[in-house]
Amino acid sequence: MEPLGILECSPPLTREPLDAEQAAGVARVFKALGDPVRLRILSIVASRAGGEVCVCDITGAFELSQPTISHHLKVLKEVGLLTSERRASWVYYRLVPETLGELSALLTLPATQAPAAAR
Amino acid sequence: MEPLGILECSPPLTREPLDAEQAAGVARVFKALGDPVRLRILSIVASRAGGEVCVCDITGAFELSQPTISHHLKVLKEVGLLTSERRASWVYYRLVPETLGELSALLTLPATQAPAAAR
DNA sequence: CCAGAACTTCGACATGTGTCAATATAGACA
DNA sequence: TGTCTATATTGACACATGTCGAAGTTCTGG
Repeated sequence: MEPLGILECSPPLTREPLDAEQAAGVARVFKALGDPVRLRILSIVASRAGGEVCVCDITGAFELSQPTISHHLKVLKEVGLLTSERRASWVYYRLVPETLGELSALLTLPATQAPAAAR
Repeated sequence: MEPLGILECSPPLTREPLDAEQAAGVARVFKALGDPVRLRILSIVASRAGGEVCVCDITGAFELSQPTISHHLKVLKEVGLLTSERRASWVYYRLVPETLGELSALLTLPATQAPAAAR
């Protein structure tokens, strides 16, 4: 339930093997990213200039039912990738940049192992 | 089937929304990372000094059947995170650092959005 | 207080996934 | 050739997951 915690103290994958508990925590987040719809939702929110997106904006971008979008938003929120806030009739979602940054760090390669930068 | 290709040309999530095709390709890789056992296998291979790990070494690190480990290795290989090579009786797995690096770049935050570096 | 709009939750269903035992394949070594 | 070891593949099964329609919540505006 706690969104962070395990991510924060997991070293890069290339540094040392994850123990079972670390792996379970990190896997929850990656599993949330392992769905095309959720990835697109996340990129819509993450790339939004103002940082906030109303649910109705997201629903309009997919040919999926509104409950389905709501379900995916819940998953992204539960793993700490998004937060939500209700204002008036609308609910606005925001990226949690810390979580994304920690994931990125987790996958970072040591300088010696890094290949020519990918384009 | 082709391991890379879609990853290479997907901009960071924070830059612009992914289209359906990009999202599908990227989601395949994250889905592979969305299992605790596979994450641990990947970290074992990625953190190995010599870069190579024999299947028997991996099998020994889990209380799972050998076919199950073989299955997970196949999944990691299919999405381009690992490669394998047979030498004599043994099969050795290696990390594909390009794939990991591209995933990391995909999750990278723009400088303005980056919070205080996580510990 | 009521009607409607914006979301969320619930229940159900088809499909996907992790696991194992059994079997197959490939190489080493008699 | 035949046997043993190391891995991979197959088939089966329980469980998780994505999706939808229906119903519930919460807020706004009469």
